[in-house]
Amino acid sequence: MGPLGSPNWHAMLDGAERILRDEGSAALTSRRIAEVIGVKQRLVYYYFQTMDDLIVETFRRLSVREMERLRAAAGSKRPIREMWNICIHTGDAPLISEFTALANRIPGLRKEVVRFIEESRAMQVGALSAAIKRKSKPNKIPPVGLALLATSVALSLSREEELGVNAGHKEIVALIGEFLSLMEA
Amino acid sequence: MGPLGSPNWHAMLDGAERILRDEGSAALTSRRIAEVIGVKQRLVYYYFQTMDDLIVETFRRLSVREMERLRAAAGSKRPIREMWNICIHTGDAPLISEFTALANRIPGLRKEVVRFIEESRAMQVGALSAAIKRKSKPNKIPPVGLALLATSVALSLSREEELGVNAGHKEIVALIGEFLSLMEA
DNA sequence: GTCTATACACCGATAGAC
DNA sequence: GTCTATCGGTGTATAGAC
Repeated sequence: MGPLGSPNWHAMLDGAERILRDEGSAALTSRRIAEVIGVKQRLVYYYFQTMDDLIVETFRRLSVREMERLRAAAGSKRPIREMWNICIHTGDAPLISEFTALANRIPGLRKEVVRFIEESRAMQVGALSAAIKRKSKPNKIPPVGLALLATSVALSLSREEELGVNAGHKEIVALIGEFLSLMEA
Repeated sequence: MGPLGSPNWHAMLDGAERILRDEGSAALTSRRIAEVIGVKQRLVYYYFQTMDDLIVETFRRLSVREMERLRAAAGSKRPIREMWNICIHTGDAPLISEFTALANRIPGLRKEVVRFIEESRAMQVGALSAAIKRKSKPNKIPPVGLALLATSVALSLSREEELGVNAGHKEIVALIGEFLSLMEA
């Protein structure tokens, strides 16, 4: 087994990510990855025991990076606005769609996805709670509800924008903008 | 080419739907469909020119049914509540995830998905506008924004429930419940 | 309409040389 | 660590008999 974190290891995950985003899970094969990064197919199985392992590792690396971005946002001057920007600009919608579909079929991936949702939501709740506490008027919707709401909306906005649908988008973006200004005031 | 709407035609779409929901798009092959409905593989290509055609047709049939349910809800006694119930109980989350991912790879499917989103949103906007007009106090969020919000949240609730995540769910369900009561009062 | 049979490509995974 | 070579299986799609 090849070493975790080595250049080839990263190159393979880079390739997997790119293929998944640009061509979909049906094209994510060991042969295609090898072709994309310029090695032979056999080498993929030197670094990963199965294709499922490789997929899980691809998501894990991505989710670690995403959590780091969220953590940085939490420590910034305007935590909620920064977090919203991350949510709305997070990776491509097609890539997320692929992982979402695959999570229902690959148990290891499912576990990682669940963990990411729970951890990122907890971090958002922390930031929202702190922001609300600073305000005089208490909020009607509890922080955990706001976090779920924001995540849901951000996901739909990205996915629909990718498809070319935009009914209601500017209305919701304006609403979020108002809320953010209110929280920062 | 076999006749559209014939028993075999429907059986094949039934099989495709079931395979997509239970086993994922990777398992959705002409051989598997034939096996599931008890015919020979060759027959699938008598009814559908390509597998992509079959997938598009599967979604189309599903979306037509969904639009009929929405139309029925629109003409019911409590249109918005009925529509919300449809949104929240609409098909399985895994099935929707599969179509969402496939829509980025199959142009014909993408077109159908876009059409469905736009038509269903328009119908929800109609119901919401009518309900708001009956109220004395005007709403802060415009109908099209509410429709997008509801669809986004319903999708996330279904998907996360399927995964076993429920942080913030009861808070949001309570919020929607309040809104519905307010609109019906 | 439904079938048998098959062409041809690609898949995951492994054996074993260097 | 990286390679060549290969096994057994499965995929889409088509030819053509009945």
